[in-house]
Amino acid sequence: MPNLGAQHANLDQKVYQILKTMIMERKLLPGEKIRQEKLAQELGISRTPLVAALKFLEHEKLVESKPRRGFYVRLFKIQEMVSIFELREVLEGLAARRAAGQVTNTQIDRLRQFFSPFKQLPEISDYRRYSQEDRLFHNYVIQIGAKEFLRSILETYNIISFSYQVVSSEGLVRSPDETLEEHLAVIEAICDRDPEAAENLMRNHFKKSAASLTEGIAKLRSA
Amino acid sequence: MPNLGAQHANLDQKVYQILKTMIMERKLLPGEKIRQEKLAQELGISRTPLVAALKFLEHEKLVESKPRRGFYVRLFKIQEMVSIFELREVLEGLAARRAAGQVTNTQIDRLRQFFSPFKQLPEISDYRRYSQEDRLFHNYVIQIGAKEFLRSILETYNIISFSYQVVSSEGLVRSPDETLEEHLAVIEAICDRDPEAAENLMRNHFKKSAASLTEGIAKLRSA
DNA sequence: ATTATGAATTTTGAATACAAAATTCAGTAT
DNA sequence: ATACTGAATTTTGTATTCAAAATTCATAAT
Repeated sequence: MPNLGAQHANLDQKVYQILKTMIMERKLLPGEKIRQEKLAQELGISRTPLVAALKFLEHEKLVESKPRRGFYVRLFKIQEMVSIFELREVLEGLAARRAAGQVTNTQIDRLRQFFSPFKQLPEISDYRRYSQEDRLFHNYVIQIGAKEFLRSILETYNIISFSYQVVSSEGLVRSPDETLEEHLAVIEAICDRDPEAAENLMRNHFKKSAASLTEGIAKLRSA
Repeated sequence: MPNLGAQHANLDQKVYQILKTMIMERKLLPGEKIRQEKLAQELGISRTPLVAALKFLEHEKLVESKPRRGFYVRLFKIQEMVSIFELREVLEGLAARRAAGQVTNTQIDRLRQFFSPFKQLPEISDYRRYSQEDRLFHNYVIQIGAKEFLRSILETYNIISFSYQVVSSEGLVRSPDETLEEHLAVIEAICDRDPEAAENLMRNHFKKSAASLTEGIAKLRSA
């Protein structure tokens, strides 16, 4: 139970962050109804900023509002996760394109460091560590190439995408040995300042993951 | 001054619609501070649903909140309009791809009707009518191909895009004679159920418009 | 005349209050 | 036992209230 003092400028934002974390960490379960009075008391606030935060989350699709019924934690079907991969495909493709077009030398140095602990290894076994590097890498490309609108959209949908990983067994759609190459290729294209290549490689990377997810569904169905 | 009775289930949504219209119709001017008490009174409501609606609009970037300072109508720089075109390029490209993959025969019939009043003409002079058809066409592709996430993003950004047209002289970035062909090509690709072509053609369509906008800026600068 | 000071006013952020709607639950009829 | 009815309870949507922060405005100092 996080304690919220009065020391913050904007309670809304703080509450929003807390709720987001609670949802991603499965403290609030998908499908579950959010009891406003109860939750507000637990957080030591009134319903006003809580509802404001819930409205934010509604926009980010993490929560659903049924009029006169209340807010419910959103549940994502696998099919919806596939759509989100499709979205990320084109959006991060765009981010990669722009990144390649405006990357600085300092950023190139940083980019080249990504995945270096894994490059030497004959086989990658620490999935958790790789998955974390994966997330950091994607975020860094966004930081370089996406601003304003693109960035705010990606923030929203990547959160959903990542929060889903909590459910999936190892947190990855495909094995590191398969994706490492793709990641390195994207890095090279950006460092070469080749926007076309960067976009295409990033899109391919996602296309393969989406395909893999879809396959996974098919297998699940037949099993 | 629209009159809001108590007859609505959700005031938030109604107020949100009204505000959106007011912003797009320039009843609230970009940069202007929104006087909450005053506006709430004009609408005959309290600040609570007004603030809720403003938070919605903040998410859609039509309004900006400065903490402890209030809400301001957002002002878009031309550079930001270009970014929005870039966004629409990849997003509507995706919509077109998906549209081509799942279009029904009925929808094909409807699609082929778009722009037919303009096809015969040697030259298109009624810019307003063409601009309206343009908007309807893009919305229809979205209706066919985009659902859930993609649709909600496009709704947001197309609104900004269209609301900008109110400012620009004739409401179009390029002349109809230039874009008609492109529109028809996209229609054909979708009706042929060719996702790749549909996406590429749609993206090209936007790429050219973005380029044209950028050129416009350059000209403005040198003038 | 310009800048600085601080009191009066306005506005925001958040809690509280309250009527209307939804939900729960007990008691009754089938 | 099950389905129905309506009263009691809870929850939602909205208005109102209030303290703290920001803004305005008048006055005084340079």
